[in-house]
Amino acid sequence: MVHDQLSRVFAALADTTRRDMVARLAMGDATVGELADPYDVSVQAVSKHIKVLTDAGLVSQRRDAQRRPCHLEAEVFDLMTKWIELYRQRAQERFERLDAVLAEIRGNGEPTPARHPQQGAAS
Amino acid sequence: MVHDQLSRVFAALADTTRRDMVARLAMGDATVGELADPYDVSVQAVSKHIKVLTDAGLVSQRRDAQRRPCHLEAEVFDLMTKWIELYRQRAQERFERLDAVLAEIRGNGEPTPARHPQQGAAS
DNA sequence: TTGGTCTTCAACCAAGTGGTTGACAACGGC
DNA sequence: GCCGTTGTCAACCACTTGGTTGAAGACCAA
Repeated sequence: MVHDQLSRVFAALADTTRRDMVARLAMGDATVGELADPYDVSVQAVSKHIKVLTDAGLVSQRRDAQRRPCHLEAEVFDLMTKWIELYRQRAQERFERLDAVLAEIRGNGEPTPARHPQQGAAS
Repeated sequence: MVHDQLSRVFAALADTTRRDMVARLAMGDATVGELADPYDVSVQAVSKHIKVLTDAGLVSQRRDAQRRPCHLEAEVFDLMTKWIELYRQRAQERFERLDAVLAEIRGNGEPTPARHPQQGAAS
């Protein structure tokens, strides 16, 4: 039920196994078997993951005899990056405006309200 | 079953309604009701969407009497951007190396061979 | 042709997701 | 206190998803 490509791309990357595969493919093309090797799941499951990635436009496959080497398509990343940057920037601008307002308030002797940051982890 | 934050963030944005809400919040904080207004779904459904966004760390909520104004947290976007840039860059580099290889091959008048290297190739 | 390898397709299953409705908690206004 | 407003929680439903196994397609080698 995921109609647009942006949704498909985000959904495809919302899975650690698939992000792992993208990381692997960023180092060079690989066959389905090579991609399946590190994981404890069936080749069929990996084949399904690859289908999700190709449907999202993140991966393409060519033919090489029985093999179907996978290739990472870098362009689609731009789609995400553009979307993210659009709203990150706007939020950042608002954040900075807020900072300016707060500085002004501080200048008038008002206290500064608390802020709540986030922690992060990479995959 | 989405354990790490990066997965939660990608999953949260893999939905057009939630991306819409992020777009709305990028322009300024909004209450649950205000966020629900443009959509043809129940407030409860919107409340669930907001829960997904907050669990991903994309949104925070404060209290204001009965209202729970939502605020977009821009920092989490960096988590995504970093991940994306890491692999986009690698893929792009490989792409450019491949271009160089192809140019060289063209220079020698050789036909382009099929390649399915194991990782670390393209040297 | 026969057999082995690589990959996908089909059917199935448990768990997760996005939606619904109904109940209820929390708060301000009267 | 009582009512209206705002939002969440709980239970439920249809559909999707990530996994499985078994069968089959596509190809090479002998």
